[in-house]
Amino acid sequence: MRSYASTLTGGRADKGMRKFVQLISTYNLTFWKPKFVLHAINFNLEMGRAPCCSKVGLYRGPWTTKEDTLLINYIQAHGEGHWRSLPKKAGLLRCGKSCRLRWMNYLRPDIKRGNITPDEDDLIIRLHSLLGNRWSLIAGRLPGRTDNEIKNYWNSHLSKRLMKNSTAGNKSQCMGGSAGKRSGNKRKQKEDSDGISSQNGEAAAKIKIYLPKAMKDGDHTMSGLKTANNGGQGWGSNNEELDGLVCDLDSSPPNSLQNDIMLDDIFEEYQHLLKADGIMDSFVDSLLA
DNA sequence: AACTCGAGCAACCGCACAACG
DNA sequence: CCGTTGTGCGGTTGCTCGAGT
Repeated sequence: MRSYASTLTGGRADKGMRKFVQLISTYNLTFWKPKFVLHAINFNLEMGRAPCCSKVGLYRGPWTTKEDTLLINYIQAHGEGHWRSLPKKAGLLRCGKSCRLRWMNYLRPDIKRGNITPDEDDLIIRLHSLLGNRWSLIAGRLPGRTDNEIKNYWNSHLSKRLMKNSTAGNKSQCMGGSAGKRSGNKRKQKEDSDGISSQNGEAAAKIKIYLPKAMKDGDHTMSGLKTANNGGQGWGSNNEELDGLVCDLDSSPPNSLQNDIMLDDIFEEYQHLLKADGIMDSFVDSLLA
């Protein structure tokens, strides 16, 4: 379903590739021989439906430091919202959705980058056992964490680990799907078949903590963002105006005792709610209220 | 050194719903 | 009430990189 530009680049093209794809798109250079280009173009034409961000000339893929700066500056000056018109006003060649995603997941000053702590890990597992794949709700209970981050963490770490545990013996019933208020919609409730079980915190006993990867391409923000929380090197030398944000992030080490206590408190609060109501739906409703 | 493979994760997609006129 | 627009969300994709062979 992706546009051919996205298909080509996988959404992570470097600047050169992006430019190249743009040219192909703009000038309809279907005579271009490389097989993957023709395949991609055919793919796009056959799909019929234009993607939401199909405007020719809009960038896709990784954000550059320059784009990040533009976005941050604009939001700091005008605030969030009006994502559709924001790119144009901010001077970005991105679709509004892309801007929103970038801001929500990476540029917001309150984002906490870095490893998921064992306590967060444990809380995610417990909340997921209650809420299912409702990542935004789970993220809302983990200060500084985004739904995307938690979703990725779950898919790449926790689900496998829990699956391993459950196949080892105690495969308890899945509670995830039942909690979803959107259970009637078209979205696949994949957790229903995932065998996700309500494991206790023991699953988190042996946790492999991953350091954020440093991206090779210095032009991309990732390197700066990721190292910001690790080595405290900020946004990179060409991005001094962003240092303030990074300082805020650095000032709250994810492993602090205070943070651990807060996470425990959050979960305790949920348990109380659960006991009070006795019904899972009531609990979920209380979160939604 | 070259190659393969899998993990990790940023970013995109489409759908659902809310807000608005 | 209805159509349009904007926003939020969960699922999915595919690139990058490191480990293994």
